[in-house]
Amino acid sequence: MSQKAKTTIKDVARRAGCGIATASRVLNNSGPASADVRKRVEKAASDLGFSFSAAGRALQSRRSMTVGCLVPSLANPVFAEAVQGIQEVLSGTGYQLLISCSNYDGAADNQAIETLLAKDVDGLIVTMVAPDRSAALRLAKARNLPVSLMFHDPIDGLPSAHVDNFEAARDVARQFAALGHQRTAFLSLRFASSDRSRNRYAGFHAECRALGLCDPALIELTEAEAHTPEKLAQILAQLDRATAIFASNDFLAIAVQKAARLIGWRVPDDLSVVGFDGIEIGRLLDVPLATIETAPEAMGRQAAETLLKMTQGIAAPQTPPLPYHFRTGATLARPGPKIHDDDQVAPWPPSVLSLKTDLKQG
Amino acid sequence: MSQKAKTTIKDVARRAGCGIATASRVLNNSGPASADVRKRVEKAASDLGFSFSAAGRALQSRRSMTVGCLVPSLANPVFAEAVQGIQEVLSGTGYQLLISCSNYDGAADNQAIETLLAKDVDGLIVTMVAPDRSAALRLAKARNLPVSLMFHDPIDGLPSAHVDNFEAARDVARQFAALGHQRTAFLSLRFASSDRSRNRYAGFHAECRALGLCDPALIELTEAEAHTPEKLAQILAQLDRATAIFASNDFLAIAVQKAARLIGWRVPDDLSVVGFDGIEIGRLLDVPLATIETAPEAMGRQAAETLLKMTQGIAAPQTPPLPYHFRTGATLARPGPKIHDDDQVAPWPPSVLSLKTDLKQG
DNA sequence: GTACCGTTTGGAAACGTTTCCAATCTCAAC
DNA sequence: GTTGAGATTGGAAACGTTTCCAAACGGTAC
Repeated sequence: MSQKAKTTIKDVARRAGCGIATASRVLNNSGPASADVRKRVEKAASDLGFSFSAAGRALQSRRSMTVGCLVPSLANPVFAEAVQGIQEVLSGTGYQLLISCSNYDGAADNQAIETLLAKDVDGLIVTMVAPDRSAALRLAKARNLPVSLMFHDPIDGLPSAHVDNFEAARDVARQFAALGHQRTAFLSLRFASSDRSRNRYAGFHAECRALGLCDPALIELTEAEAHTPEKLAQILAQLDRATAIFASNDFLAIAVQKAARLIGWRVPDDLSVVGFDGIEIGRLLDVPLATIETAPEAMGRQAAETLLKMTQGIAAPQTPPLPYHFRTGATLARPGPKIHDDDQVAPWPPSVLSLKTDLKQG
Repeated sequence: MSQKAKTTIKDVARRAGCGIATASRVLNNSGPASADVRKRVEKAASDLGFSFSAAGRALQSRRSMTVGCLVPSLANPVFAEAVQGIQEVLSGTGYQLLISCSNYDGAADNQAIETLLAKDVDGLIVTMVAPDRSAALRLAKARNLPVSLMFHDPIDGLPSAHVDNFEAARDVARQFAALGHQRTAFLSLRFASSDRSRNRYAGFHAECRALGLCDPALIELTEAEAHTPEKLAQILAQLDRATAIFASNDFLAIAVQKAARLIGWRVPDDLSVVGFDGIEIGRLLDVPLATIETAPEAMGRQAAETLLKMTQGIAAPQTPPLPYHFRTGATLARPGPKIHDDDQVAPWPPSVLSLKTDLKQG
């Protein structure tokens, strides 16, 4: 029953009564062959159920026809959708996708790229903690391996499929300002390991300042806090003078609303909330979520297309940032009565819980 | 600048002044070597930044150290999380994950497996449209390749990491019945290409009947209908005598609520809604979603663990279905006044929109 | 000094391809 | 019947490993 022995091109050649070289030429359509032998080889191949060995090919051609992809986590739908986009572009090109997750760990990160390199990938599509500081990524560049980033601002000459987080965040500040909010906060997960969050905060902060709002409070949540409404509610309670919160992703924005309900705040009357990413569920909610709408799948597609060009030797074109769109929603309104008895601007933020990393210069 | 030439073990051997075989033994710790030569080889390798060529290794050892994974789509968080689970188990084992998406297409499906096989994967983790009818999957079995399923009921002797959709769906029927619902409907996407949906419907149907409820109406939605609340609302309106809807996933359950609002129905007063999957956002909603909670990540982990065992030659243990859990929520209540002026049971369902595939036998 | 045993060592084959190049074949023109 | 051009063909090398096996070496016991 164990029909283990894979059939090789040698078997095909023998059965067709020709040389290996000829069989190879026929099967690849890569050289001359008489109609006669051509037919024999094709028959033999199909009789034997022959298929090429990727290993043999890779060794000989020095191309693995494989693209490596590193993302922080597939449990985050944003990255999952991006990978789906990559898939769509790659499928049909003959390239296969080798995938790896870092779980937001800056060391695992680098290690994963090394592993991918060792697999002889023909290209790399990467979102990592600190692409500018990755030794493995530098090595890839030194080897002239095509590399395409996702979600990051372009770095180091590497093309990146991304949205301009800084600019998008400024939009949010403008929306808050237009409605009359003064005191705001920025909520984020893993501030230290996400340049996206940092850029969003930087843009938000810069625009708040430019528009004369108080500097936003910066709150970095632990995983546990984000997923436990009660804990999140405690944190929110300490921000009782904030009237508007910018959450660095939609999931957080939804969690914030739950937490707000727990301490008796109404959204948007007592607290306005804006998210980031634009996941579809946000639109379907009872109280539709205001957010920055992005297109992660398009990012994946763009990154893959850029990479394909590079593998063909076409110089990596730096693509402009992808468009984003402020989607308004019922979570956004003028500041309500919660603070209306206090019209004098007090020192703020009351407590910056943590700010572990330098911010991008606005 | 183009330091293209990858260093091979031959380079290392030359620099260390020893034979290739010796270098290989040292680097793999696979045989004897004097302390002296060992040190020289290690130094040479690190000086040269040597790393093994996966292609060479794969060719010689006939193992690619690669696992292929096929899922319908990564845009569905359920599958994305499962893949994340696989990743977690695989990382550190030396195996890499080659990923492929079928987009719910039963032909692409089979094709994708063939491609994966051609890549010489050492194992396969699969969720597909019709695993029992896939020629490529049969081929894999014939080649003695370890195969592990996800989400499917075990088929054909292949182990599968799954939940018992049939049983879980019966739970939902019981909940509806306990609250006094009589007329229900089952909403699904891609009924034809998802045995999960079919099994859920079958279980739901069987238990409704067993408990004396009306047979549930079966509604298969197109992608467009599911994502356009207005269209969904029209469909819902035709079901105006249903008091409870079982949606075959949480996204759909949330969309149904939006659609219900559009036609002035309140949830749960006018309509009870139960989902499936148990995505976390459901818990955080203003009206927490009643649903069957499952653990896709655990399914991925289990599938990967089973596969690893098989690659080690351990006989594939058929694992029992993973646990699920009925999570109640505010979308579930006794039937409200919408039908209270009609206490005589009329023929039902009024319109079964489509039922394209045989149902699993209850 | 010789014989023997155990430890290290490296040459060479094999894995499945592709491709270079020389050999063979076909056929027309002389 | 030769010759040469052009079309086919297949042997062999190369890709980077691992591993078999025989050779070389180091030391001990006689």
